[in-house]
Amino acid sequence: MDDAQLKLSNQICFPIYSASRLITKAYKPYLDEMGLTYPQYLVLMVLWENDALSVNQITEKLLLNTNTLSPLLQRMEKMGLLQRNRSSKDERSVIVQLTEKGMNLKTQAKPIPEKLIKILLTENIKVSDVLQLKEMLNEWIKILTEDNKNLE
Amino acid sequence: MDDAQLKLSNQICFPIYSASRLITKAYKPYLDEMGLTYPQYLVLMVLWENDALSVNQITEKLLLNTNTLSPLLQRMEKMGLLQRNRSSKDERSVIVQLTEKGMNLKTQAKPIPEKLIKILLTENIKVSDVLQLKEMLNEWIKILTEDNKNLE
DNA sequence: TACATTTGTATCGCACACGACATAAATAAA
DNA sequence: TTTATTTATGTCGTGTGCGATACAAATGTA
Repeated sequence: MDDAQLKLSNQICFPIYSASRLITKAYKPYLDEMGLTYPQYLVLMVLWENDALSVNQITEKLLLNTNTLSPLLQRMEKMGLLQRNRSSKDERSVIVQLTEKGMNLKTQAKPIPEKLIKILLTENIKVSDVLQLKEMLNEWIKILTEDNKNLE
Repeated sequence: MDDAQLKLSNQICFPIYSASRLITKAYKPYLDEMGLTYPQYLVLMVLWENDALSVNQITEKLLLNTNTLSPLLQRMEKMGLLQRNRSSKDERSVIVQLTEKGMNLKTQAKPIPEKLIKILLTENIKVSDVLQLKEMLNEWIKILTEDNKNLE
């Protein structure tokens, strides 16, 4: 493997890291209007799609651990966006459900994805490029989450 | 009109966010051996390439703000990896330089990029794909950092 | 049934990120 | 030469991320 290839990981990992932070920042003005952070917005998205989910089910969808999600959900409950209740079937499990307030934010959030896409699509970057990028990232996500499982 | 755009699976930003976290996690076992975090590793990389840089020059290279970098550099100074000194030419400026210890880590860090690239190159993902992805991300980074400047 | 293991969630400590703000040095303007 | 503005860095508060660990409920096993 030559020198150029060796530097490849630096050339790709750093841009992913930076782009991720900058994209989150690009969401901010729109999310600020709703008083949300990006991870909170992600939680709302999975709950808009699913009436009720256990904490564990949310960790699987967002690829976040409970030690990140638990405090996050607690903050969102305090904000009145959702409710957390122990499952009666399995007392270990906590079921998360949106409140009226959490559900209503969906309408307000609707135009956000389009605004972001408008920022990210340019003369040089077409929809097809974005779809290809998404496939690559999903392949990596698959590899890297399976890697983690192997360590356990 | 349906809510297709609000579905997690249709988003491009979420895979970038997840991939970024998972890639940082993939670095962890290698960086742990050196007692480094990923952002600390990034700081070292720019200092291995440049003998002495002001805090401001590092923020420009890593796209991080001083309120992130200052504490990070303080921790690294405490670890004995670098030194921070006020510039005599401009007393506002702080010049950052690696110590012997910081410079020596370069040898130990050398095999890391290869290990990462071996994880990220698969049957479905070739070097050419990665290079194309890099171009896209850099285009986005350019757009999003210029966006920020416009807000100021 | 008694005990060990697994599972689901949460707490703790540390290290980012970043907006808002503070401060001192340098520079520009009046 | 004052005064205003800009520049470089830093502090503070809040919200993630995550490894290590705790703990109770559920499940498996002898």
